[in-house]
Amino acid sequence: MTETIADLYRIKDKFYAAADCIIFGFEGGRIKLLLFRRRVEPLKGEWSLIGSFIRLEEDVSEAAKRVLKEITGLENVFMEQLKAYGKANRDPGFRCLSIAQYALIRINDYDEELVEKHGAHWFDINEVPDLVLDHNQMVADALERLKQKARYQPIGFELLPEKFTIPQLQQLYEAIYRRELDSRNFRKKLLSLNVLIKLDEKDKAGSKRGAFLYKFDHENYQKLLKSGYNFEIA
Amino acid sequence: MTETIADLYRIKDKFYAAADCIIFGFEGGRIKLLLFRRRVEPLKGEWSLIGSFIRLEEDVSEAAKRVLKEITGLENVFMEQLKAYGKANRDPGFRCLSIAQYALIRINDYDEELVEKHGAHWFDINEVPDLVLDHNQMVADALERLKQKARYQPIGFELLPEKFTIPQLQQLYEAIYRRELDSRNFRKKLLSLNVLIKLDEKDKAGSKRGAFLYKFDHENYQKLLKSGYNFEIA
DNA sequence: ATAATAAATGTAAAAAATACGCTCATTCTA
DNA sequence: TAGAATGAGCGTATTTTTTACATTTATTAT
Repeated sequence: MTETIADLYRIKDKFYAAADCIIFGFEGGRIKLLLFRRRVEPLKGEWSLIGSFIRLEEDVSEAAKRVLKEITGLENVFMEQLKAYGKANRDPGFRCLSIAQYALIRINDYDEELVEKHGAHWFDINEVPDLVLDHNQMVADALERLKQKARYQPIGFELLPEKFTIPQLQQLYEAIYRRELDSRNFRKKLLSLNVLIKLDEKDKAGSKRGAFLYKFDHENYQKLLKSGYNFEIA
Repeated sequence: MTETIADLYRIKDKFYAAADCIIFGFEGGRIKLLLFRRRVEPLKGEWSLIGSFIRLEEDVSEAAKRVLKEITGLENVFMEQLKAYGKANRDPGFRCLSIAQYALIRINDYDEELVEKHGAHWFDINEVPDLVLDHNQMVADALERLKQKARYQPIGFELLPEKFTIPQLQQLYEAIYRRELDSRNFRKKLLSLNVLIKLDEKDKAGSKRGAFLYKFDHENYQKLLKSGYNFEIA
């Protein structure tokens, strides 16, 4: 083993705890990931997930919300714990447990200024650079979780604007599952679930004809859930 | 807020980290949970999951393995992280993060003496007593994970002996899903997956006629996985 | 010999998933 | 302003999967 600069920072006489956030967005048919440049040594300046040490008096989930708000200005977004990363040597500086949480955000809602101020940047999920520590693993695990979860719970909608078209929704699922879906079958399946409300507006960005906008029907979804519903989009 | 005895033990100037294990077994058609009486104040003597503080120099997963071995004598069992529990006030004694991991063990393999020595006891999953801290929540979450996971991955087999009968396997899935399955359809489905090896032996414990024993075909399962297989037992 | 017990098997009907081609509404341009 | 171009939207036939359901078989105990 060779001694590295990082070893100078080892403070391993106690546990530290960090909250790292995997922030997903969706734009232009692509899943995006929000990254920023690490502000502290070691590895200062490298691309990293957004994170923070957890304060002694705050819940882990609160820490994640705090970080998210600091960087993006967003509150009340979908966020769920992924898992804890606890290799003894995962951080060269500290004995630091990281609890990773992933967030799904409507990419146009975030505060662009705040993001820029923090040196953050949206990356296409297929072009994620090398990240510090085990953050690439976290991203991979979060993507896998998203893939699993989207199939049985309507979390995909968290990534779309309030109003969206069926082709947009299909693009999203294609991006999550990484495979093409048949548009006729997709539409049929989605509409049969009875959780979409058709609006009188059209979105003309995608085509000359324009596509009708829909909203997710939270209310009916809850009702259906209670009556033992099996939501599944495969 | 009233002052409790537990407050005397508050040492909240730093993070502690614990590994708690949700240990599942299966016997007599029922899912079982291994619990033991807590050895430290506060709440000494109460029923609790098996756990330990994590040592500064060990991986989180190692800590869980260590605990499991200490109590049951078992190594090399299926174990997977559930999630971290990180409410600031979850433990009245410390600011303690717990990383919960669940294990699936073949109930007859464990070292009975060791278990008794540690004051441990197997409970039917439907008769779990009140546990310390947030351990009941951990159990509920682990059960839910088991239910989800068993559907797409052959982890159920970890709970059965090496050799098992199809009726046993069905009982297990009925216990996990908490619903009855049609025996003809279950058998048909399982055999169609091509991951069971039929043996020449019978198990006569369950009936006069006896049921053929099977083994899980790990090798073929891996092959099938690689060729893009969709394992599903619903 | 016979009664009792759980194991093992097959088939028909219903439901869900898949494959696939044409028309429509609108905009752009010739 | 006619017509070409573009993605939206719809329907049906086929295949696959799931569900529902009843009888026979091997063995043990009486």
